[in-house]
Amino acid sequence: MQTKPNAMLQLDNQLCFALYSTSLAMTKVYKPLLDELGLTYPQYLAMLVLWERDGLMVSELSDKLYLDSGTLTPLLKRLEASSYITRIRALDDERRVYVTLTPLGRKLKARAAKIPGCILSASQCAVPELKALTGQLQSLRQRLAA
Amino acid sequence: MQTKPNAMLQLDNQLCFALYSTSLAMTKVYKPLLDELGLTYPQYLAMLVLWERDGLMVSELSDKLYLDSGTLTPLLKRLEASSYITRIRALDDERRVYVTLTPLGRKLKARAAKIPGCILSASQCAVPELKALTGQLQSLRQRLAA
DNA sequence: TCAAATTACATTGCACACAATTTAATTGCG
DNA sequence: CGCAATTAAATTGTGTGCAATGTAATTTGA
Repeated sequence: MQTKPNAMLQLDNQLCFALYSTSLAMTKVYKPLLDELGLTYPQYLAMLVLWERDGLMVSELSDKLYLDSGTLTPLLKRLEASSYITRIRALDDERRVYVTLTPLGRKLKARAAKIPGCILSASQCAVPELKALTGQLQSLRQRLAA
Repeated sequence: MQTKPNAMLQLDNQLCFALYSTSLAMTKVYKPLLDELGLTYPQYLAMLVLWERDGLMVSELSDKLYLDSGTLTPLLKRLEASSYITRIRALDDERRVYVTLTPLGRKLKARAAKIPGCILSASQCAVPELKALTGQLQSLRQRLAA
């Protein structure tokens, strides 16, 4: 039996809105924690990538974060202005810009280490439930991008 | 056994990033469908609310969408410029602005009716799975906001 | 070899998000 | 009653997101 057309246009039935509003709610939980580090939420995501693997090209960051250069270029310039990263154009191929953590940027990782625990606590989720949800979302993202 | 601190800072382990990137991916799927209607994604969410219940105050829209007046005021002005809504200040309490659909705005609902089906198809999800995920996200949103 | 295609970023313009502040109207309380 | 507190929107400033376009460097193919 098919859900009625009108019911499908109801806000609360829409996965899209649940995603959208929950993502914004998540950002708000991060805000005070990230303020202490002088990072915005997308800047924090970029730092997560760089803490895992330093010295990436902008395009590699773009692939990992699913953000384009129009978003990343100014974001990375701000991280550079905060002295967390450097942006260096490659000598052998001057189209490429490599993003590298500064010592200050590397040090920040230790201060960020407590954040996942704070978020876990705020989410009031059991770890397995949280992991399951993460997996479902990753799977959905993949299907939506296809 | 606790997950290692370093693993918790890995991008792919983070629910926050799964939420963030999946929400953006969802927006991209909506984009071509909404372009036909002359709506952006947040504007579409506002229209969903109004199609359910017309004549709401800005603050009521704010409560339903979890967006503040700084976001809604310009968004609603654009919907007004598109002739989908009118914004009328209440006579009995001039602080209030009531948002009402125009005939054109009401007509738009019929054209939007096909969208949920398109999204369902793009998500390649079974309806029960999708409903479950929606419920989990709503529950998480509630806990994060608490 | 060298012009066309491709690649990698950067720029521009528009539309959110939201904190902080402002403005205006209404309510509440001593 | 009168003034402080509250409420409802609007405004301002910063930082994304992304489409479209621009620019410069590199690669490719006839």
